[in-house]
Amino acid sequence: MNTRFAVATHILAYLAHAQGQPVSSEVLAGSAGTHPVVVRRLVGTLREAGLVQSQRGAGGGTLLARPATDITLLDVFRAMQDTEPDLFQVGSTNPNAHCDLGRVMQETLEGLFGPAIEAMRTALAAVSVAQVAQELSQRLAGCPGNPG
Amino acid sequence: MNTRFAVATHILAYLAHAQGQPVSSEVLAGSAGTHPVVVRRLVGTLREAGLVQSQRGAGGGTLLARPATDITLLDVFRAMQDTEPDLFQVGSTNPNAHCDLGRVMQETLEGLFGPAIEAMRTALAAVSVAQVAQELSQRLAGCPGNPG
DNA sequence: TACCTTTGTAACCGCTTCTGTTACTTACCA
DNA sequence: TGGTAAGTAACAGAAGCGGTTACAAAGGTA
Repeated sequence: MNTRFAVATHILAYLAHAQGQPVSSEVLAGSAGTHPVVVRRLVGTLREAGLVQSQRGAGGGTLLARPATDITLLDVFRAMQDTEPDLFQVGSTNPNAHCDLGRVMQETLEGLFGPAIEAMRTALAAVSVAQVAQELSQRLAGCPGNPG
Repeated sequence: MNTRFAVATHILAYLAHAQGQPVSSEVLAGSAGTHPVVVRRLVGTLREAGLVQSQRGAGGGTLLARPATDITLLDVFRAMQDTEPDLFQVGSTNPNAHCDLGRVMQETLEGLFGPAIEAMRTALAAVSVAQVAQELSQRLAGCPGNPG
């Protein structure tokens, strides 16, 4: 999930910089160092999550669906893990779920691992795409040819 | 990594319950619902991390390398992600690393994502294998046939 | 010593996931 | 009508993981 999350954030930060102007998948792919179709796939996921909008046809492209200050890294994180599975899925063979060691272990781990996930979510929710874009601008200050 | 982490914790909790008695990979595999070789592979990783010891030959098996109270879920987590890569590795094409958007994005994400990872680590470090084993025992109380 | 047990590992297969790519359809604008 | 660009299907290749078999190495026991 590393690359997908990184590229998705890359795209959103780029869009935040575009100030509402549609950006084509080709431009985004060139910036992120990948293929336009890969970008369109990721954009499709982000669109389903309500983070971006797309416009077809000439002059079309993708733009943020809401202000960059209202999109957090947690939104991106959630969008990237599509179905959000059970986090700990261990095969169960015992028909008596209450006494199946595998299932009890799963429940126990979920209970103990839950706070860790929650802590990470809280930290991710504290960072907005606007902050990412701003930090990028600062780091890229003085570098010609880059979007900023 | 879900299953590997879950099975590894399963193994450690079982060993904590064994009170220093070596447990064979066959027994562990039966409990975790997997294959003995898979267990031995995971145990190998845990051994490299210094969490368990192994004894060959008749009556051999695996046992904890230190008290269960001194092994945290963070230890298990770290052991399971072998090489601990750069977390955000995005291909860089620009020879000027300082001005390469991909690399700057990577650095920025690492800086912004770092606190989230750190928060999760802190939460994981707060849970010991002994706690997992104890909670398992409580949940399995009254269920015959299980190790407890 | 001979035998059995158990770990340690290599090797292979099958499955899943992801990336990269091509090709085609659909939609929008001039 | 034609060009542009998203949407999407389809395929190949790479990578990771679980399951399995097979075999070598080590350590007890008769």
